[in-house]
Amino acid sequence: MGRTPLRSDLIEEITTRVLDGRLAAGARVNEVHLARELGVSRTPLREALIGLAGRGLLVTEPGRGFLVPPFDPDEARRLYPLVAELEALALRWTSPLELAGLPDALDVVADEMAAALERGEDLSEVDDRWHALLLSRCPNPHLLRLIEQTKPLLKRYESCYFGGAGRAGESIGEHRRIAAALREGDLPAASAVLVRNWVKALAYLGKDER
Amino acid sequence: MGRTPLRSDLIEEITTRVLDGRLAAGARVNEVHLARELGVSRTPLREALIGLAGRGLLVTEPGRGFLVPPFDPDEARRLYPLVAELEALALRWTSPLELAGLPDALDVVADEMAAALERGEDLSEVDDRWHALLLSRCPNPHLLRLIEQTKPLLKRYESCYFGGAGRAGESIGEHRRIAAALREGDLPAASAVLVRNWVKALAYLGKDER
DNA sequence: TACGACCAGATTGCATGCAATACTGCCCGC
DNA sequence: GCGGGCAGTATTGCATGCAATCTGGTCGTA
Repeated sequence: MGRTPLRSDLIEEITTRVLDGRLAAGARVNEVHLARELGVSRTPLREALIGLAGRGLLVTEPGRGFLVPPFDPDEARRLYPLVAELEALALRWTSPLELAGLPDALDVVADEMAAALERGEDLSEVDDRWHALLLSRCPNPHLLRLIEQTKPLLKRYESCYFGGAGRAGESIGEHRRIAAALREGDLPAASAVLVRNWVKALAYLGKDER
Repeated sequence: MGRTPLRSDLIEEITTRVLDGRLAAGARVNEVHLARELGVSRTPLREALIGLAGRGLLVTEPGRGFLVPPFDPDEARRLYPLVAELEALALRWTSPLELAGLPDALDVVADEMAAALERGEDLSEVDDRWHALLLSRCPNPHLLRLIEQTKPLLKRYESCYFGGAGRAGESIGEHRRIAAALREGDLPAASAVLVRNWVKALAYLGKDER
């Protein structure tokens, strides 16, 4: 028996496939084909699909299996503010003492983002690391779980997010301002910039929809 | 084939068993026994368990199956403010126009609560209805999903909540004040009372823990 | 041509089978 | 008396089997 349940790996793999479009929005998931492709049986695959359906990354139609939810501009408009508020809440619930230790590390990651932007690489992964670090000291595991569950939904829409290099640079600047605000102990300012960071991302999203 | 997947019914049934303690906190879930008891095979049962684990109502230990998480005072202290903030957020995102139509209906349910209290009945179900009605106009389905997922976690701790009749009466009063604030269009006041309602519940919870 | 019944293949949902791991109780050495 | 190891059982995790439903395509009829 593998040390980790097979379904965990499958959830990860399927998530990336939904995010990069290999499992296209609106398409139905064929359990037999996907299981064969992934080299597992249908049972752990179905378990993974059910887990993903619980997080909203898939939807289930009784008798018809699983479906990648179609894109919906309305949904994006609701997801970005939601993640924004949840992250802001996590920030509010992190002790100032813990927050004080973060800005330097955050800026290091922000530097990586700038470097990646320079090289024309994908910023999404580094951006994720930055946000994960920002929230890493929040003592409320349930809130963190909700955030982790919600972000993938949003990432489906994010493909075009960092498309505009202008927005990317702007976003990095916002990240630095958040770190600066934390350094001064100005939590409300940090929180405000954080929320705006997400909301602006949404604004850019609207420009070139799939 | 049943019109609804078997796992949906199982999720419901198992949830109630966790909440009423028939599946005790800290106890492991035996799939064979539970499947036999519920009259289903292990497959849909496992699917239900996985769904519940995704919501945090169960936890999975690789190689050892599922476990009802033990009670943890810290967890309760974090869940109540979380639900409070989430509900307040849902309220903030509901259009004032929609909110204006709610207070009368809310007070009707509050009357039912008072009546139930009079008769010494369990208020939990009516309380749930009141909150569900309050949030029913929120246009963000994902936020509502997060709330629905989180509340059962909290309810495990709630068993002693309405134990004190004094607190119950107080809570009903708070509900009426929220409706009144909505009637006057004073959303901040409604939100504040709502949060305090949850936080006070937590305070009472601490008094007589299991 | 439009429309609906019907039939064959595909697909899901659930049941069962099986091997690897985890647990239990016992024995043995210390 | 106590802790470590061992055998047998219990239990999980995954694979496979099977029947009901869904799909979509064809044919017949108006």
